[in-house]
Amino acid sequence: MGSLDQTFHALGDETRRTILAQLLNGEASVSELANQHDMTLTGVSNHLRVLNEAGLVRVEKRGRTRHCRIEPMVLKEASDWLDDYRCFWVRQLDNMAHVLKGIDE
Amino acid sequence: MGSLDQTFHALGDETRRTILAQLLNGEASVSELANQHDMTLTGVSNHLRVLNEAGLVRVEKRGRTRHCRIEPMVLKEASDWLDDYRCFWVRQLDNMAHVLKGIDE
DNA sequence: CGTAAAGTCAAGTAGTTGCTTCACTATACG
DNA sequence: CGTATAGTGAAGCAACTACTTGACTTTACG
Repeated sequence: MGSLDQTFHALGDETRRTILAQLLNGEASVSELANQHDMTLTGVSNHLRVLNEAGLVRVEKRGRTRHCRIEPMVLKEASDWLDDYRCFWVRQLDNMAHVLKGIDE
Repeated sequence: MGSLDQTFHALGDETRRTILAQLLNGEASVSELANQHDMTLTGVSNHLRVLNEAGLVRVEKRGRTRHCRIEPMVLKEASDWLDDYRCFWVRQLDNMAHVLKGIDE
């Protein structure tokens, strides 16, 4: 379902990241999500489609409202990909710590 | 320098992720990077500009060649952002483990 | 000097994105 | 029934993306 291309593309938009942050507090309807964005309901619906197709958000129809919630495994895949680069910044932070220690003495 | 928008946008392209993966093995020139992509040198150069402006790659001119290397702190920022969602997939994995345990017994 | 290599810059192009408006469907409520 | 609410779908538009070609600059080497 969600390729890394789709995942990172979906995350590369402030509105979509804000939507995910809203969903940290639990599920929400499309209208509830849209209320906090200076944008049309259709605009938010488009963003939700991107998030859904990337596998980041699941939408469930209940009556006439859609309830959205985070689907975390694709986020985990992105995090796992970034882990391959962790050694680089750990080393950089170690170097900084070393320099700071030198200053302290 | 690199906003999350720029970071995730830069990561949302397979060619650019491959370039980063190439740089895991140490620094490389633009031509060396381009050799492994079915693309013009100019094309790869464009991708490197995106990575550079996002703060993901640092380019240093030495003689007539440019040497590129990973600049990891922006990757760390992206990883830190994803950490806010970690609890979601940990919970999901716990549930899966619980189900599997139930099957074993 | 002349020529080749490494790479950027500018311009063009086909496709994509983000957003809107308008029309529409489906559910709820009086 | 009629009307309001929740949301999608289609079409349109300005801006951006990924990529190319061709001209150019800078460095290296004989």
